[in-house]
Amino acid sequence: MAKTITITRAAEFAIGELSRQTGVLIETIRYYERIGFVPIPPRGSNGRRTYDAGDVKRLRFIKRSRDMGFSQDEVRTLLRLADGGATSCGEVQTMAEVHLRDIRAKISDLKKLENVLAETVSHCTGPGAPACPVLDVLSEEPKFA
Amino acid sequence: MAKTITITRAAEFAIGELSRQTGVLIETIRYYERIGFVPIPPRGSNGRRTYDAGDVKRLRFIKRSRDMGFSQDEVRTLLRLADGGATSCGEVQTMAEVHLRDIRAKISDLKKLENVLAETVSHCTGPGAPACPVLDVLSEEPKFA
DNA sequence: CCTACATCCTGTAGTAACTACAGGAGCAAT
DNA sequence: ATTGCTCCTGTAGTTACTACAGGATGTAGG
Repeated sequence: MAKTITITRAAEFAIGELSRQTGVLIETIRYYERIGFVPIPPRGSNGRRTYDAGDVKRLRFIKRSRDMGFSQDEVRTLLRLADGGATSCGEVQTMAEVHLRDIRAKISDLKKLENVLAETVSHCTGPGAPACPVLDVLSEEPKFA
Repeated sequence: MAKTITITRAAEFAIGELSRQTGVLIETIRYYERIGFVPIPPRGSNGRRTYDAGDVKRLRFIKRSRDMGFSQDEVRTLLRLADGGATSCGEVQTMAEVHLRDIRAKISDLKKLENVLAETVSHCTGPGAPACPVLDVLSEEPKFA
């Protein structure tokens, strides 16, 4: 007759450890679970979530994608494509290229902003000056798109 | 004896016109009113909001500030400083300089991102390739902060 | 064995800065 | 009188988390 034994697989750990290993906050991990970003993990006898090395991998992938500036929706797509194997490399390439264009557009916008603001501030003559170039610019017609 | 007459001052108009003259959406104008960004306007006999040239000025100032990337809180401060006259030019200058630093930091971050992503995509060999450099990078250890 | 203290749980609300309805009323022109 | 535009209020949705509150459990020291 078989005894009921508790098998504790070596590589299982709690959410705090997953957080430490991935750099993703505990609250964020639970949030990712709610929105279906990461699978619902099994619970230990104490009711706590248990994770393993696979979860670390997946969460790291997500974190890196987010750090790269991909949106949640894009990450969802990336995960699907990654799960589906390398057959969809073209799709990934397209996504990355679109994202790259977006990043370059944002850089260009910010540079325009930087120019306007730097130009404006350069006219500042210090505290107590009679006029304020910054406020003047804000009160004028727009000089940039 | 004085008759009750309806004085229609030349320069009063409805929210739609204010929206057109400033490029700020109607819903956003009403939102700005709720959060105290713009003053609560008087209502016409039909219960509709009425605005004048002063409102156009103020809203344009707000819009330009937002376009410049200032946060709502910063805009609130700018409005206060603008209302207070030029005596606070130093304060405005400081704000603008801090903001400029933030913008430059953001540009720098995005450029790093651009480099990593461009480098990665450059290894893509087209659709149907056996491996996917983008997914590989996402699955690896992080290469950038 | 008892007591701290750390870690975990659920559930809800807050953040920035809007945007998007739903559902209804008024006004202008045909 | 009937379109159709503009306006009204009020609420909920968006993105991507972050921050509690209030409670249960696990761990280590004495």
